[in-house]
Amino acid sequence: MATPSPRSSPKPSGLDCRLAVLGTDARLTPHRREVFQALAESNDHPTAYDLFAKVKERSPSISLATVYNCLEHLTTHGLIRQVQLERGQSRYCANLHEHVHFHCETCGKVIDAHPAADFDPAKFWNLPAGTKVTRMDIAIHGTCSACTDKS
Amino acid sequence: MATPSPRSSPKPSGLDCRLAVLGTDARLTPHRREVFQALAESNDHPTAYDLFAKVKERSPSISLATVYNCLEHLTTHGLIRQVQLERGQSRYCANLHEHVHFHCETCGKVIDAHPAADFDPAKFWNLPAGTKVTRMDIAIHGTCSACTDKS
DNA sequence: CCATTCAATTAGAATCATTCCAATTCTAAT
DNA sequence: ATTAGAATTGGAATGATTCTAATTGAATGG
Repeated sequence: MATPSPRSSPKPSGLDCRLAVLGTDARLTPHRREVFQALAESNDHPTAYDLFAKVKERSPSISLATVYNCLEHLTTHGLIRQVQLERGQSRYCANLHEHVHFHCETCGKVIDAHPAADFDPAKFWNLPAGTKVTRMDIAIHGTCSACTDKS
Repeated sequence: MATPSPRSSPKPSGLDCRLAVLGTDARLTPHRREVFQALAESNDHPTAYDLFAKVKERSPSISLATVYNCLEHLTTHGLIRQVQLERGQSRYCANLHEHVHFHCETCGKVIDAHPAADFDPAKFWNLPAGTKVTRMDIAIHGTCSACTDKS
């Protein structure tokens, strides 16, 4: 459905801008809003548990299961990205601009790196004809400059 | 150590070519050899459990823990790659040529795609100065041509 | 304004993949 | 043969995520 849901979220606010722009039918309930906000405020790439801890400060009653539900909802509605940098915990990212993740294997830090203006990834890989690309996950592993300096 | 280990594997065979070429000090014990061979023979991207099932046919006594140990050993010695396409199970890949993984979200199939000859990924992303890159994981998600045709 | 309905939320159990651990086995050199 | 060290084992433990069933809450129709 492209029409707005009959049951809209309680209080439209600044965060709904993204909703409106994207034209999704995602409903931003208070919890979803808080999870989204917590993610948007972090420039590291938090795990579900990190976000749980952060949201809990404001809403002590929230459960980890709800955080997972919210993240799932936000991800499938394209409001956030889920990133899988290594085995184990997934990480989340509110930066929807096309970017890649640099992961420092020494300190664990994750840095967003943006592609040069003329970057057109599709033309560099010889995908079979008829293949449709919906998204790309590009993870670059190495050592960040701070860790390189230390060693 | 660059010198060969004092304790070499029992029977040098064709598989050791890779070892020799790569100049690693990995020891290919029978189990490690079998796990490697099972992986090298598959063109899908098997999980640890897939490989466990396959190796079990020849060596019924092998345990899943050993398969994990072998995969860990082979990965850290650069003989195979571990790929993380989505949440959950890791997949493994014996193709060491520079390539990206195309993952069909409909049928789950994973296809290796090789970059065009002039592809130089490093220059497309503006990584901070001093950053050292050791490896890149590039996963492209979408729909393969077979699944596109069906719909 | 109250009842109904449906989704959101919850806690805790269950599952799944992976890792850890302690005991055993194997290999190669002494 | 004996020893030392690594490989292997099974099973327990862990950690992340998902499932389930019950509860809550909001908006709509009566």
